[in-house]
Amino acid sequence: MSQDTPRPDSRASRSVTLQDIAAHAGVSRSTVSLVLRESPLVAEGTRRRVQRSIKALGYVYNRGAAALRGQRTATLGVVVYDIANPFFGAMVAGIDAALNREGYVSFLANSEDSPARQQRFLERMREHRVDGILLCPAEGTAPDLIDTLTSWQMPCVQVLRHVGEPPFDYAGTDFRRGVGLAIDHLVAQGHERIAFLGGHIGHSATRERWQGYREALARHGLAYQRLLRSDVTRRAGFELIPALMAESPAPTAVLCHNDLVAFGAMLGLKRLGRVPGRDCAVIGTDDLEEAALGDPALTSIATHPHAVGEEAARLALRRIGNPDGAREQVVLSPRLQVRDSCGALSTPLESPATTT
Amino acid sequence: MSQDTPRPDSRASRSVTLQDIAAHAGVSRSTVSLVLRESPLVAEGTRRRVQRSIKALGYVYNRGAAALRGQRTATLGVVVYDIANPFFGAMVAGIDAALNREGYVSFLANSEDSPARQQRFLERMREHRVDGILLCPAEGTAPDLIDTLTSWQMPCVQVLRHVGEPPFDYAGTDFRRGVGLAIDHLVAQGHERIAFLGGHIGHSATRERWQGYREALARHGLAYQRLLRSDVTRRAGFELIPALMAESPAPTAVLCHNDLVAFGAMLGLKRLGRVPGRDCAVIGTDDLEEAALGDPALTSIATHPHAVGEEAARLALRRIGNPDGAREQVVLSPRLQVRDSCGALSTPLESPATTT
DNA sequence: TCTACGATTTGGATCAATCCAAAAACAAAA
DNA sequence: TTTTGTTTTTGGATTGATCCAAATCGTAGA
Repeated sequence: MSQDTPRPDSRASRSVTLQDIAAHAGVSRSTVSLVLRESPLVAEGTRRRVQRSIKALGYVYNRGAAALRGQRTATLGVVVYDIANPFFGAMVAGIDAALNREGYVSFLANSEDSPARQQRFLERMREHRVDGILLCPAEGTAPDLIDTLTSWQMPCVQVLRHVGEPPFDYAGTDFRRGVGLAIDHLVAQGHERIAFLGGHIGHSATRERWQGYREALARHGLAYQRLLRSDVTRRAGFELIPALMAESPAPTAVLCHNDLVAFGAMLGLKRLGRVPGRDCAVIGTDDLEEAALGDPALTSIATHPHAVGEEAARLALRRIGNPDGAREQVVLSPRLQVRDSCGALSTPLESPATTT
Repeated sequence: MSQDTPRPDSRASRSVTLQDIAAHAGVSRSTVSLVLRESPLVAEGTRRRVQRSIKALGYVYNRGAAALRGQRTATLGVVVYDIANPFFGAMVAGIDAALNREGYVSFLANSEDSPARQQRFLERMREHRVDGILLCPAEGTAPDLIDTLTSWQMPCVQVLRHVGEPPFDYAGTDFRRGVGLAIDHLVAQGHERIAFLGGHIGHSATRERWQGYREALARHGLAYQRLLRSDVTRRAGFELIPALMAESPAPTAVLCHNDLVAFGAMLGLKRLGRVPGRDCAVIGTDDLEEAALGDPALTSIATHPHAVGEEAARLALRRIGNPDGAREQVVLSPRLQVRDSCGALSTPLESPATTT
């Protein structure tokens, strides 16, 4: 038994382990482990010797095994509801950038706004023992989902939308304020009839926008109020316009749930023979890269997806490091990016948005 | 020692393990394991009993531990070079859809077209013991990267671009054919001077487009050839146009590396006071959702990102199941989506693209 | 009743790391 | 030289599942 080291060299390509490194460097398994984790305990000479052995044997760290004994997997779950939306592309890039600095990797899943799919993904990520989750809750998510995650002892940061009762961790944009900025601007231009297009009451991000809309109207003492709920797609924006413009009185400006709706609305106006920005002002939300294009260039409430992603990821890392710390809400301030579609600028064509 | 079961109940919330289920159901660890893996070996009655215990104790499968002993992690690495590009959003959604069916989860990383970042990500994914990798190689990737991955015994499917020598696994679009289709169409419209805008020679996807361009010109016996290399951004398209249109003779049509370049080119034409689709035809590549918008709507070579993603993921799963099987190339056929920017249609405005 | 055989079930070894209490090595003070 | 006190290093236990050869259970056939 102990007569000979049980070398299973018959097996093809057994992977190099800590044990092998230890033997090669003439130290113990534990010491090698300490070197790998950059512990200050090991003496400088030993460290160098071990590192040479690691290189020499072509060792590959096994994070799975480490995670089994330790408590970190250096892994984060990200669940969004529409990865094909350019907004989320930018946001995921931001998440990726923040995680990367800390050596974390992210699992990405796309719920397609289905709570059932979302639930499956969350369970799967739990099985993978992710250290935490970034969740953009699907529309119709049960409010107690956050309690469930808490009972799982799973750190969770909600992003852009939130469900359940505070306190919870959240990163997003101040939609209410953003809508306020846009309306202030329109009012300053002389608009008095401003409609709001798009959104379902199913989640917080819509409620916040609507609240901002009503508050701003009240603040300016405007009587006209027109709020049309709908999907938040180009098509929805396109299809809402004809009926809306046929009303009497018709609005002179439309504020849209996001840029996609705004693009659709501009298309709808053109179809009616009206010029967006002259005959009717249009403002979107998100300030996607393509907002600067189009004819006219779209004025939009910039919600900074990349920054939101970064903040969310950073918050998640903080929470993982300190699970019982006070919950945080990171709410970024939006900025109104004025272009031509609200009739404020005279420049007929501007250069494309500056690239990142 | 063996006098009493070593219950470490002093520790707060030790997680439920196979052992606990086994005790609760009155069977062995092994049997529970078989139930979890849906083995046909276990008797129906036993299976039900065990499943009840699993529910009762709130057991969570530990995939990390399973991966350590077994050989699958049910995990795939995905490395793209620009997740903020809407094309990749759609592609990632396709990957996600295909993986999800098989219970796989994906790690996503964004190389930002940097080979160094890409290398770090690949190493990290290797440490996480992903079962395979989907790689959209960064520009400037060393051709021997694929050999390295092979020496790691890491199944790898290249997507959209490829480096190294065949045979390799690859999923993408037939860019050469796509460009051919577009030129056929333009020639049928009477165009004789067709320029190609954008791309760097750094990767296969550009070479294939250029090859398609030259071949198609030759096929139609056209003498005019103008190929401008550049970044593949809106800005690049925008900035190339003035000089190009000032040439004598100027092209009557421009074919663009992707839709972003095409959007920029259209903007550039407008800046010069020309109407895209009337004064100069513009065709893009990818057929992003926003191609249907804009003024005029953009004619584009549809490269079906969602389908490419799905095919790539499926191929990866096949390769994981059969590492030594013959390498495969899945090359989808593009389709020319004719709209207004090439001057072929009379419809001034069309409905937005049908939603998915 | 005994044997054989297929259908189930099982315990011990294993995967590759970390944790932790204790040992060893070394230096400085008594 | 012994004692004390730091640094470093170590081996055994542990993590939670799978693998595999062997044991057990039923039951049909001799």
